Amino acid sequence: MPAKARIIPLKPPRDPAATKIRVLDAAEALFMEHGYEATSLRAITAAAEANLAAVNYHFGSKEELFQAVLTRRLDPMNQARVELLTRLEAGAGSRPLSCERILMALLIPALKLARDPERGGKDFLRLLGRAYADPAPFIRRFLSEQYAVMIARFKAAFARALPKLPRKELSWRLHFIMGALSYTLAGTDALKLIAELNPHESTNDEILLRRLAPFLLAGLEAPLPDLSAVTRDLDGELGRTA
Amino acid sequence: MPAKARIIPLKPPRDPAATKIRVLDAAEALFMEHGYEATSLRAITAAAEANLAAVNYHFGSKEELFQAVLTRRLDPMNQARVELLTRLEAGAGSRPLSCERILMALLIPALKLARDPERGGKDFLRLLGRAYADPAPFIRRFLSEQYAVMIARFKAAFARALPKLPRKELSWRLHFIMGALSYTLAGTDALKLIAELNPHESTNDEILLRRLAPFLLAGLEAPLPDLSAVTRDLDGELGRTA
DNA sequence: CTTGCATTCAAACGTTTGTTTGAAGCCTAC
DNA sequence: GTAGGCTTCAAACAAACGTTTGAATGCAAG
Repeated sequence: MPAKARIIPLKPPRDPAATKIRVLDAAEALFMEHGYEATSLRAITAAAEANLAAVNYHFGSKEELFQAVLTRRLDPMNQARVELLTRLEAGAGSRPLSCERILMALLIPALKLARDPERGGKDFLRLLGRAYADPAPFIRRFLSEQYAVMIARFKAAFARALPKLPRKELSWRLHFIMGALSYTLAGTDALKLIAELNPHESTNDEILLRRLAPFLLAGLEAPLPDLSAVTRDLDGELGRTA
Repeated sequence: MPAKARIIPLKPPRDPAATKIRVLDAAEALFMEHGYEATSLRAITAAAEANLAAVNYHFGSKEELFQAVLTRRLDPMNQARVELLTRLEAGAGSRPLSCERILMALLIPALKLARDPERGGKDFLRLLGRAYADPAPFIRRFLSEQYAVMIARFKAAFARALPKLPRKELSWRLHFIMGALSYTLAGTDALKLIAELNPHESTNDEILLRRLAPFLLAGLEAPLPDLSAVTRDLDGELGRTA
């Protein structure tokens, strides 16, 4: 191949995929505000100052656009979680990592994403929390694929930190943790639904996670449920109720 | 007014609001399966074997139908929660109620609803969990109104049981609890998302709540977050990350 | 200049949406 | 029987939906 005098193009690549990014940004904002079904491609392309056909041209379909919106932030976040966990484990040497630190590896990347001044950030986590509850098959399939390796990785880490906790119990508690986390992050006005919190720090996700972490940590390390005893008590109340 | 010989109608009232109930049932099932936006009135009326116009005739609009679907189960459940709490408090006399019992008053009516063999039941709780994450203004407005008194009532009860816990912290923890609860109940295939749980008991909501209760209880009684200490540790990891 | 490729655009595609309409049906009460 | 109020029905409404099309446009290489 002759060494062609490859002159550096004076013109910068103009706007490679500029409209593609504009569409992604607009879609992210609108999906988060109204949800997937309630957001039309016309609204998205209008907000992005792009042509209606741009979505189908660049992404193929509305579903693929939604997946692209999620992947853009979700993939790096989950990757950061695994990387942080790996780093912490390496730092701990042969000693098992504490639950608290494992939990931090799970929460900190989410916090960093929420803090990201770049467009999206906090709003994206709301979108994510909402996607968690979406019954659309393609969304569920996509999310379970995105989360599979990350969850498995953390489950193994927690299992080492909590050797006495049965695996099944751990699976449930991890499920509860993801639930409280995604629900909390998804909270639109849900916060006001529960209580009037001081408005000044309501947008401060760092404080939120610092409150959430001890809550989850305590739940994770809770004593095993004494099923029979709890059941008897519970049924007693149920009997009086029924 | 002359005492008219009011003969007991031989014919039973035929079908008073029969189609109305059929529409409610069909709407509940379809809303739960596909979500609010993705469910069309045509699909609902077809499943209910009713005319398309029946929805607008009986309920006024699709939004009002959705609220009717939620109210039918939600209202009795929240009422049962408050009544059970009141009964437990009365039984405890002057002594403050334990956190565990207050928590049970919150969970048991949800469990009973999930157990209800009547159409709906478990499926409805999934619909409810999903509605929690829906950004539609009329849904959020409706839910916050439905929950306001119940939440306030339980917050006061928890405040008595946990006098040392600052009110703001309690508000957050109640929020986390409602999050884990609604997310867990909303779990469609979300369970499979986290872990492969044994398929036999996966539909047993009673076991689910017996696992959830200790988790939430521990979180509720968790030590106060040592904000400064946690922060320093957290920022240390963040520093290494960034 | 011309060719070729990637992108943008306006317009239209065929469905599907929630809602409305006015007539038909049914049962009760007079 | 006949009037009158609910309820049901088929049909149509305008609007909005996601997607497709084919021509125009801009830019780089031959």
